[in-house]
Amino acid sequence: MNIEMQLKSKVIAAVKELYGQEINEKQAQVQITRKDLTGDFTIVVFPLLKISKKSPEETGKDIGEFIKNSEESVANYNVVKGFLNIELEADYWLNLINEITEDDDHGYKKADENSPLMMIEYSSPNTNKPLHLGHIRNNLLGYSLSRIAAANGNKVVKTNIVNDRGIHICKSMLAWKKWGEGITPESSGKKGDHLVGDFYVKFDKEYKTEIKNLINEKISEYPALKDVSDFSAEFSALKAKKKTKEGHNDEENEKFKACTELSKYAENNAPLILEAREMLRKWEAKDPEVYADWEMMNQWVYAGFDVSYKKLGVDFDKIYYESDTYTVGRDMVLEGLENDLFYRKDDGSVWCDLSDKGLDEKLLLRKDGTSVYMTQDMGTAKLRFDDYDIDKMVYVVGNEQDYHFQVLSLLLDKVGFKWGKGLVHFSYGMVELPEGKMKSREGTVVDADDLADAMVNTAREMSKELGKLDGYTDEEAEKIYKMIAMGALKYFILKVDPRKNMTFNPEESIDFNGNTGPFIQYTYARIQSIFRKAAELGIDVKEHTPTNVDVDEKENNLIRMVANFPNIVAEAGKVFSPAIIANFVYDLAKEYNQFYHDHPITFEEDDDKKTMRLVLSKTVGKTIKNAMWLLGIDVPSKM
RNA sequence: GGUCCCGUAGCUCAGCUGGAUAGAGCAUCUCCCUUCUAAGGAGAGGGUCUUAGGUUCGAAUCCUAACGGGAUCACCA
Repeated sequence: MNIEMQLKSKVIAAVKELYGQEINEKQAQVQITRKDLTGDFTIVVFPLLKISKKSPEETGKDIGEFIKNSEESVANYNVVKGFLNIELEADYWLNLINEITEDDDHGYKKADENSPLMMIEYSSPNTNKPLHLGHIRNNLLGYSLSRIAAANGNKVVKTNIVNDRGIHICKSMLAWKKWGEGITPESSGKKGDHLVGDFYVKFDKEYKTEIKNLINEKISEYPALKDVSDFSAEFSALKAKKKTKEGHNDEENEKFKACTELSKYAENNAPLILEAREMLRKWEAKDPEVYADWEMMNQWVYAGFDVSYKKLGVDFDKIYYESDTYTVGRDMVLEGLENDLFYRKDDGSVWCDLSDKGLDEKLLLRKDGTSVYMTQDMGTAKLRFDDYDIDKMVYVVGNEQDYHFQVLSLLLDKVGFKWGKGLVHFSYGMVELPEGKMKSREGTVVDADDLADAMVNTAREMSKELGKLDGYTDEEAEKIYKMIAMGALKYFILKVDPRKNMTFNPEESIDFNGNTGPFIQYTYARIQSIFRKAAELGIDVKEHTPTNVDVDEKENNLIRMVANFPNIVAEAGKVFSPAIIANFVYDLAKEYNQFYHDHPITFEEDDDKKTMRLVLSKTVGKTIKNAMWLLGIDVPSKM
């Protein structure tokens, strides 16, 4: 039982003893005392006034006195404005530091064979385009969450589902076939995922042209649109007007309906999309030629992804491919159809009615029998639960898919999987550019590789300018540049509350000063430097600190923060938030730098004090390292 | 239109299981390297916490409504 819990139970005991009433844990509020006030923990007495029928001051004194007399580690107390501040014995914190210094895994709980197994899915790329900044957020969150989960005593399996089939893949393939002239990553010198992505963009461009032509061809068949000269302008104007308070009048409504219909017709009947659909059918029928092209192009993409993943420092324990799982999903749907869970429409498509849950009908198989996204996810889920004894399944997927996962959970439950309801959709916000959303098809994305490379270049320039790594070999220095660059990028992404959308301005480069990854890495390197200096001076660095030294406010703050780290890890695990770790480790580094600025360490003349500061520095360094590990960020011993 | 998310300093974000004077960084303006790493430290200016009600001893935090922004409701994934 930690000290906080002990104090809480003392408050409950005190109220019972003094005022003869039972209170619950919620009424016994114990919080960490504000930094600028005297004390270690604060008890809020306001909720207790009705029971005590005394003033806040008197109530605080009553309870303070009781706790002081009954709890050994409490030295004193004070009451300020109805807040009871508890002061612990001077050596309490130093004893705690001596415990922490022995534990290299400070803050981590270990898993054993009885620990729950948590599977975390993240990344989930499509093999028709390279990774962009949105994927970076996904990957970094997923990787960090898996470490946080592990540090909270879970067995963790990191998994990736590669969306390697579907109409979007066929689009890239078709464009490559038509316009690629046999180009390959080798012949072009281009990374495979980027090459394939280029053809995805090319497809979209040509497809849009076809849609436009088709609309012009057919527009005369729609009487409501006979006066319309510029279809797309008219359609967007109507869409915009629909959103206004005013809305559409009857004529506009007619027009809007016609526009929607015509636009849908063109999208579904453009020759390119028909060809792509045909290709998908052939692929599902394992047509040898289509299949061979598909395998070849996917290999290009995988080779590209491997490079990107390595750059980001993420990895997986088990990778699933949709080309393996979609048939499983289809079988599940067909089985559900036999059991009357789903139904078939006249055109042959298969649906599930979720209107009793307040949702719509959901398509599960197209009229041509091919699978959709939902079908695949059902199959993937089944395979995973067959493969592993999963206690908790977590999907790291953007919040634009909230609806999808709501449906998936209901569907899995419906087909009889007891874990269906327990799925966790870790829904994170989008990364937006100042001008709005990123769109792969339109090429308005921040490419993952480009961004990572730019970061390394900046780190290299900065380091060279500062001359910090003089004397290192190029190879060693390069390793540190990468570490710093990735530290900056990862911290930048992870410090933001994952649920919220975040803005990234490509014009303003990611900072290396202030509230950043390199600031924290720097603090760690600085601590290591102290120990190099200590060795140089021949100081015998002891394992433990004497517990009878005076500790000033800064030192005390640091100790309390380090001691609080396990609570932070638990909290981050509970709410799935690397941001909590990130903000904690920043505060810790900042506090340490302030301490460092005006406290001599190796030069301290009082030996006991010197030892205390060295031991304290060591535990701070260890805590920084452990916290950064949870974010997937490495820390250098020199920078 | 239905459902969901968001609105805190010029900008990017913390703080939100109600608690003491709302915090950082960036940007702007000062100051500090003949003691351990200046990617650091100290200071100044900058806020009706979108608005209006409500609950409460106490509201940035909880509730309701409005306003503003975003997502989603596809035979795309």
